[in-house]
Amino acid sequence: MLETYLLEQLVAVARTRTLSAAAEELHLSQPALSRSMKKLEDVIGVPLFDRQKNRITLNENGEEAAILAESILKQQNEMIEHLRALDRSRHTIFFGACAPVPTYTLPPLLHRLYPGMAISQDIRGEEELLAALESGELQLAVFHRQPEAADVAWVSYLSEKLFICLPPDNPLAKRTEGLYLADLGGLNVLLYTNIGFWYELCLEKSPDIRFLRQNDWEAFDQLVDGSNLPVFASDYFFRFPVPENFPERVAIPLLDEECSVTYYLACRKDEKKRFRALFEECAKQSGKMKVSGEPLHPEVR
Amino acid sequence: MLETYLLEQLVAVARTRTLSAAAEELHLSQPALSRSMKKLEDVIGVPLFDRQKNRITLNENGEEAAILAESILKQQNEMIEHLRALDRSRHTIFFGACAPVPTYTLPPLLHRLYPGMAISQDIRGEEELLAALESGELQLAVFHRQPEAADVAWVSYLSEKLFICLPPDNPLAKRTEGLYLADLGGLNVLLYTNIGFWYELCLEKSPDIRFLRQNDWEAFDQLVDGSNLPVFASDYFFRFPVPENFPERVAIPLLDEECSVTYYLACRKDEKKRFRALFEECAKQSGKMKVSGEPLHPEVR
DNA sequence: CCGTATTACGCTAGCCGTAATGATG
DNA sequence: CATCATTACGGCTAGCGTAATACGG
Repeated sequence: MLETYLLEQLVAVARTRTLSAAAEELHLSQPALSRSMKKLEDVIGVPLFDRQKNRITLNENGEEAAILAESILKQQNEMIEHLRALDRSRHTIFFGACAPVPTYTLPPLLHRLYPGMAISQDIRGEEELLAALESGELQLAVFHRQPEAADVAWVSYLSEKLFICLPPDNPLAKRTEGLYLADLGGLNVLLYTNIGFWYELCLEKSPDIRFLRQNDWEAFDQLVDGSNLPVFASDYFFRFPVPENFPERVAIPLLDEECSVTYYLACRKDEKKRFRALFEECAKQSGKMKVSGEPLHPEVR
Repeated sequence: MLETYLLEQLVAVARTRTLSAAAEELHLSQPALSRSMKKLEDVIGVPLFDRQKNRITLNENGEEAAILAESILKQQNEMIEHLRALDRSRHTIFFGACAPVPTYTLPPLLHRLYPGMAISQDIRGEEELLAALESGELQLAVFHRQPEAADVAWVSYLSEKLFICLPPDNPLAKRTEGLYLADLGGLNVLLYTNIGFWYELCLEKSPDIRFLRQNDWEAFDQLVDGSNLPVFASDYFFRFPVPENFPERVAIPLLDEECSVTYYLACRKDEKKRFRALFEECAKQSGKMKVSGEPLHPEVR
């Protein structure tokens, strides 16, 4: 049988052009390599070398063999890589979302329902999400519109409302009944992280908003504390209030209908069974939310 | 290292779905196979099987691995086949000719000039010859026209004249000065072997000639002896007379100009060096032929 | 002489088989 | 209890290293 170690040794010889150099590279003795090459010729059944007394050279067969051997070794390595990647993916749930909030809420749920699974997540545009879901790159995706694709199953998941937190001395802060995105033109707004589809939405409704994005929590907090810049916020933060969130600011709801969204959690239909428990849990939570009525009005100090 | 025997064992397990069946197929004990599969998982670094106490099944990784393993084994076998073919071709001169006579004359010459080389030959159409020569499938080809291709070198080789041998009582046998192919319409003509381009030529000039082809020498001789059927012949047979060739018949030369041909021996220009000796020998023989003047007029008893 | 390939010889790692054990239907 | 997988143990093959040999620039 044509064993792999023979191929590996052959390509080393082909690269170094001498047995001794190849032997050193392979951490092998010269005699061992000499024998291996004889054995390889024996297994393949054709001479691969021209042998002078003191020198060994690949002949035409050998040159060709070395090329083919390299390709086989490459294929073997790819096999190993591929299988390792496959196995990793079998122990990882890959999900993507169109906005940050689902990336906060989904992982705890997934950890509870699928203990031991790793979770990999990111934020992407909706078209990209759908393509990745259908290709299998993602197992789960969260949209803010019902995904329309024949091979995709979904359940409504969360709802979220966007707020703008303004310093009390800002004239707009008086409008506690609510504002429209269009009213925010010209504002510099602080943002933590990538906010997904919200960004396009804001830009569409109020093209001259300027975002100051900050990915580091600590730096972001310092900016919030040390400035009176407006900050976008979500009812998500008010439902689970974190003390000292957005101090010295007034939270004003945004009244555009696009600023109240429902999220939809989706998977490929062929994985419906796998995520049955998750979907049921989401339906339950979604139901509870509906029962509890309108999102809480935020408390702000 | 991912050794070949492990891959071979994996595909056997994948095919038979149980270790014991695979072990039997591989002429191996079950424990050995059990260990091998463990080792394989160890080498690749991912589990390939679901193990119940009494049953082992390929998991998703394993199914994929088996497919990849099969492909690698296939590539290895192709490597061996390819190298054996390459080596054979290095010890064989492949030539093709458009007619039988060069296949009689060339092998002795090749054996003399390239001792130890095997010779493989066949008769083909000219276009096919040229394609095979250019692709490297053939190293040498004999045409009856000068081959016109930029990457082909050639030398004029032999000349041959076609004769028709008729029974003396055939009315055409009186025309000892010669006949045209067109005169032979309606004749049944005996043939030994595939005559290459001559066949198309005869058909073109005299569409209703009927060929009785016989590939066995002995049977052919019996037919010649036991019938008075006309037989095609070539001055080649008269130059090196074989006693009792075409007994009881009269050889009449064919006067169509296409019935006197010169052959051209060709190789790819990149192999010119390898066949230099051969080409020189051919040029010498060709020159001698020219010096000796017209082909001998055949003697027929 | 030093570098390189091959031959000779003994060692050992690793692969295999037999036997025994455990689990399942 | 027949079948299948795993574990335990001992044997042996085959690949390895060391040492010695041979050849060449």
